[in-house]
Amino acid sequence: MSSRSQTIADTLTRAIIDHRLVPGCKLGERELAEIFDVSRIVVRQALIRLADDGLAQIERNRGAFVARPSMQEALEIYDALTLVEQGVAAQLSDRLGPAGWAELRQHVERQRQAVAAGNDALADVLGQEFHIVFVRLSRNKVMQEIHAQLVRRTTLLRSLITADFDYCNLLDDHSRVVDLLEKGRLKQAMDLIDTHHRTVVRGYIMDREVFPELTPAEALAPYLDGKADGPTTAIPLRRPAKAPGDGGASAHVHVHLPKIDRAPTSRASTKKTNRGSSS
Amino acid sequence: MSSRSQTIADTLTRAIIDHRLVPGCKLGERELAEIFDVSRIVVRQALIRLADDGLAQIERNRGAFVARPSMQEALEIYDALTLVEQGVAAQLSDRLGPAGWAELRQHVERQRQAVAAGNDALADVLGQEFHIVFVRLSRNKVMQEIHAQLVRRTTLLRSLITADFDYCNLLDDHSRVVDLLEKGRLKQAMDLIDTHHRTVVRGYIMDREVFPELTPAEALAPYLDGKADGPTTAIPLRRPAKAPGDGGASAHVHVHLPKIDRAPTSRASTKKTNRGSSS
DNA sequence: AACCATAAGATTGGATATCAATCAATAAGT
DNA sequence: ACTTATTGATTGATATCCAATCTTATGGTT
Repeated sequence: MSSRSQTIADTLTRAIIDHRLVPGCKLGERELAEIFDVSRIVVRQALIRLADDGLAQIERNRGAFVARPSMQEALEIYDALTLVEQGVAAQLSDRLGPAGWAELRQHVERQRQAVAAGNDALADVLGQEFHIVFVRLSRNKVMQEIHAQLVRRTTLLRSLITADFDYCNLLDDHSRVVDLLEKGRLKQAMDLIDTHHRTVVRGYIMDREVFPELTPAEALAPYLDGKADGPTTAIPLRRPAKAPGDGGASAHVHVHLPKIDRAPTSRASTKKTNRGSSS
Repeated sequence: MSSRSQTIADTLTRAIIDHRLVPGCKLGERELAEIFDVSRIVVRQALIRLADDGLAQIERNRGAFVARPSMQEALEIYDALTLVEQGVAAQLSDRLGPAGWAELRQHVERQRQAVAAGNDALADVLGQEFHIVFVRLSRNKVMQEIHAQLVRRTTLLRSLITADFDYCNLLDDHSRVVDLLEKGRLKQAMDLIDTHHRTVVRGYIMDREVFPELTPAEALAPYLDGKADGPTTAIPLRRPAKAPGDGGASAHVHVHLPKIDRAPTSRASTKKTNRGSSS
């Protein structure tokens, strides 16, 4: 069993990529220490791990917050992700055996079935997983870890932005990438990977504000009771339908925001489907 | 000023990539706490950062050690490094302006002068730096950090292996890569990057044992006195000339070694020049 | 002498209490 | 209304203490 701070870091990571902890959310040491029933020191170590992973931001004497990547950083993350996946694609087109291609096709098929069944949540998860499986086939653990970190950061981004693209066009990209690669059309596959990510990031509209709907205690509760398995209640992507002044349980939640001259209703409208991540 | 644990992590990182702390070296909490004159907790936080970076390995209830990557991991690190630099090369061949090419050429020229002057140490440093500069021109901070971490890990590898290649063939690689890229011959440039790293890693012969020549206290002393600037006394790559039983100041240094059935003189002989890293 | 089991010592992982420095927010004064 | 001072809260860090675990030394057994 690994150290407790690692466990806590994993739980926080999970909560962040599940969009239960949103960017800007304060991660107070004392608060988390109470939630996890550990000392502040263990929490601090966990927060250091999160910060190293790019998911949290620690400001001296101010504390830790869920990271709020800038649009620039978002572009860089997707750029790096594209670079890595293109490189892996080039490797796989040379080295991957039939079993590997079969695994990829099987995965695509599972996602297709989920889409057909209207199970958007499962399709989302499978869509995420495809990229992980893809890189795992490179059999390079170092690369896998780098890639997984990038994927986590893109997932974080998704709770910071307003999805604004027609995601239907992206559904078949995975399948097409596999097809192209297996046929040896590496260049086209790499272009498709690039387009895939560009389409996603172009549709992003960074919101200046994110309204937390859960306190850390509420957000983390599902992960705490005994079994470490995640909750089935992932928070779907959505924007608050009403103005900030909505009362309710989250009225006392504090979000760390830089001083912005904020227009009263500056948020962009969500034009199209907001569900469904980039896959 | 950033936190003290970050400062200590930076210092330890520096000591490791300077080969003053060698793989397997025990990083005792109490010992480091005394050296840096901080509490054990700060040291622990620094060690967590190092472990996240792949430079240290923390074993539960056993403590932290400078990482001893396996040959497999070494191959993976170089594989990932190749992938990243090839990707960056592809980006630069499209996007880099004249100023960028000039910067690269200027850097190559500086290294050439250092070689001509017989300043192997400086040439080594510049050779390392070339890769950093190369990736910095991508203007992607996320990618830079990923790449810098990989470079640190290759530097760590170099204190674990016996260089066994004719490094003269590698001296012009940087220049040739710049030439090829500027001329738009991307494919050849990428192949050269691949060959460059393959040549390096193929020459590696993992030693089963590394004999520390410095205690942590001795290794870290130069970094401590006031100025944070590194020492000018980088430890050059070399193998002990004699059998393990050489007495001296380091007789009491403990190195973490897995239980190996070790042949008395199982080390490979260093055939050619041992100085000069992979650049 | 070799071998196994136990006991002692040392080290890590963690908890708690405490203190100084800094930030945020309030209260007071002009 | 605006600026300043005080107060409170939080973080960064230390010291001390304790339990769990690993390593080593010890001692008995064959």
